[in-house]
Amino acid sequence: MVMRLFQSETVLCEGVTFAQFCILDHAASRGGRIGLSDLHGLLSVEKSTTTRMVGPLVRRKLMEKATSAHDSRAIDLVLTEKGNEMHEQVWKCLSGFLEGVMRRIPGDRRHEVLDALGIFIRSIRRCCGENAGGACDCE
Amino acid sequence: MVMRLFQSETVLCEGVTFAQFCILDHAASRGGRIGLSDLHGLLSVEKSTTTRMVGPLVRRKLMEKATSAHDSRAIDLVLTEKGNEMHEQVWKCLSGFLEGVMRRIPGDRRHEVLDALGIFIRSIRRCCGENAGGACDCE
DNA sequence: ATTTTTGGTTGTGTATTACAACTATAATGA
DNA sequence: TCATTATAGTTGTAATACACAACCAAAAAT
Repeated sequence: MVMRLFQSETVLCEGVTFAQFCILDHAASRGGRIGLSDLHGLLSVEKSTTTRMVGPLVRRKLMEKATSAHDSRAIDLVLTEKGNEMHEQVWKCLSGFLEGVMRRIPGDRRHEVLDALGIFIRSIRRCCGENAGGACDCE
Repeated sequence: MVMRLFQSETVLCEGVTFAQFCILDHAASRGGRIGLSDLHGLLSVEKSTTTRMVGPLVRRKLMEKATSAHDSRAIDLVLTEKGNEMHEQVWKCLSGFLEGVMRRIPGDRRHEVLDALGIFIRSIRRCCGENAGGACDCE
C-alpha cells in the first residue's frame, strides 16, 4: 500500500508544490542530476506520472532534460541555476516552518523528540518491509 | 493548507477505506451517533464530499441516517450493530499493525517514543493555529 | 411575513493518478 | 548478425477524489 503526503497541487512555497520540491530535493541531494527512471521509485508513482510531474519544472526552467550518458533512451534531469536557487529558497521556507514547530517544544526535550521521531519512522519502515514488497500486510 | 492522509479508495481492512474508518471511529467515539455536519470539519472536506463519503457506509448498512432531534433539516449518522462490529474489527487490524511497529522499537524506549510523538504532533498543531485559520503561513 | 441563513443533495469541472498502447533504443540469444 | 525480448519515456484514456455552484427545504432573524 502506498501512502502519499501533500499530493495536491497546492503551492507549498515560492510557487512550488510539495511533489515538485521533492523532485528538486532528490536531484539536489545527488549533486543536481538524477535519472528520470530513478524518480518512479523515489516518488512511488508510475513512469507516466513521473513524466507529467516533471513537466512544469522543465517548462519553468528549474530543470533540464539531458540524455543519459550510457543509455540514449534514458533521460537525466539536471538542476539549472534557477532550479538550485529555488530549491534553497523553498528549503528556507520549510525550515522556517520547522523552526516554528521546534519553538513549541520545550527546549530541553527537542533532542529527545527528534531522536524518538527517527526511531518511530525507521520502525514503520522496517515493519512495512522497507523497499521490499509490502510485508505490511494488514490481512 | 489542508493535509490529507490515505485518501485513496484503497481498502484499509475488512473492505473499509481509511476515510470510512475515520467516520466510523468519529461516530464510535461519540457514542455511536454523530451529526453529518460535524463531519465536514472533522474530515476537512466540503459538505458535498461528506455526503458522498457517507454513501457507501449507509449502503452497506454500517450506518443509518436519522433526522436530528432538534433540526429537521439536519441528519445524524448512527452506527448500526454491524457498523460497530466492523469498527472494532478494523481497530483490531490497525492495532495489529501498530504492534508490529512497536515490536521494532527497543522495549525500553517505547514509552519515550510515544511520548515524544505526542509532543511533536501537538507542536505542529499549535504551530498551524490549531483549528483557527492557518497561522501556518509559509512566507 | 418576508428575508436570510443553514443543512444536505446533485450537477459539473478539474486534478491526480494508473493502466494500456506506442515508439525508440538496448540487451539477449540462436 | 538478425530476431526476440526488455526497458525508457510519452501520450491517450478512464477512474477517482475533490471543490464549487445551484438548488431545495427547514430554521432563524428581521
